[in-house]
Amino acid sequence: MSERLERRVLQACNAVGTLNEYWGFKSIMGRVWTLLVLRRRPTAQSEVAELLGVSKSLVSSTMTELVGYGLVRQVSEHRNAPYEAVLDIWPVVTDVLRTREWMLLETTRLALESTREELRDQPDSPYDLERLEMLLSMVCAIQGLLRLVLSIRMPGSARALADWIKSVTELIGNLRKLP
Amino acid sequence: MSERLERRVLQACNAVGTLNEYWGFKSIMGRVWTLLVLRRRPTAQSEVAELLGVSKSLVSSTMTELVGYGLVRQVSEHRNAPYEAVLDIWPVVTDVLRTREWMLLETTRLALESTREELRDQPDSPYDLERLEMLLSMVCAIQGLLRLVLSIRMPGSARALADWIKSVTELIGNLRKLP
DNA sequence: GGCGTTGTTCAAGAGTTCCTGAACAGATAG
DNA sequence: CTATCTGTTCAGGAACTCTTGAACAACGCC
Repeated sequence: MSERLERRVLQACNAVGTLNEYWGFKSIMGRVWTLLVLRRRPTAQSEVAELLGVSKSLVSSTMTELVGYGLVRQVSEHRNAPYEAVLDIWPVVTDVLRTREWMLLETTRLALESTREELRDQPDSPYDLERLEMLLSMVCAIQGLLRLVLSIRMPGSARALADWIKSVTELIGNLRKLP
Repeated sequence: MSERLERRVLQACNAVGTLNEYWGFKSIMGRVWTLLVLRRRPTAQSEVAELLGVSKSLVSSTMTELVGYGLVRQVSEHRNAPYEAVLDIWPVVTDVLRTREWMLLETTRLALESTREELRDQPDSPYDLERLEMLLSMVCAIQGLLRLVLSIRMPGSARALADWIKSVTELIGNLRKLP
């Protein structure tokens, strides 16, 4: 059993963990998920804890969370059944965007619109209606982009994904000629 | 001076603050920037502190940070000169993405590639080469998308932005016919 | 110059989040 | 049935971020 390989795998798990920590998830979730992806066979919590060098209690709660998100599943309903990673994560990503992100944008939009109504009646206040409308149109633009992204049917398989990205790239290459 | 308007403005600032807190910035930065955007005229730190109901020390350090990002500027070089918001934030956004996000992705990619080299020599380890290559292609795909976004020349004015988004939307509408 | 206002710096408090260890519960094997 | 292994729960510790208040420095006005 190669010591070096284990170290490299750990590094990879940590890198992915750091990456999705930056996207608002806990680092440990990314580490566990990545480990399960890389493992050839379903793996028990105790082994995950040992491989990652964290406590089994942390693994337990993280597994619950991951299963809740649909990023990981147990191979059977037995209490001690091992876990495997779900590889098609696009549904999860869109779901998170749809709930969290959309709600935040909607709240912001509504707050700005309330302010606009109030501001319309007071033309000589220290606040600028035009600037507010600019902010509002930015929020709406972002909402539009988000709606766009959510409407995309991303290919489930990784192989198809690469091709998909490529065609999108070509297509959007035309955008530079637009403005 | 309308009490209600002030409350609405505060709500709007808080909403934007919450939004960009979710994107990895401090909430207070969004609140200050939004307030400066909405204000018709450049505003002194003391007034910002009073309007937002936070300490002047917090406003001071936040201003330093915002100026550092290029999201806000002082109208003159005088020590006590008031501040105004920079409205064209696209350069800042791309800059942040280019540094922070790109570096994280690159680190992850390199870690995965090291692991792949190691794994190639050990076909009977508990780790799966194919799965790893799938992860790697996902990271590369995301890097591709990021490169794409960074190459976009976003219109500076908000008015143009809305039109721009609209044309992008139409263009990408074709994507659904692709797969 | 003296005084009030404005901005800066820094130590410390408040509040969060992440993680652990211990106690408990459920399953399996001998 | 007992012993052992695995997973769950929860109180608490460690580390971190956000924010404040106090002390200090710079500027303007009288």
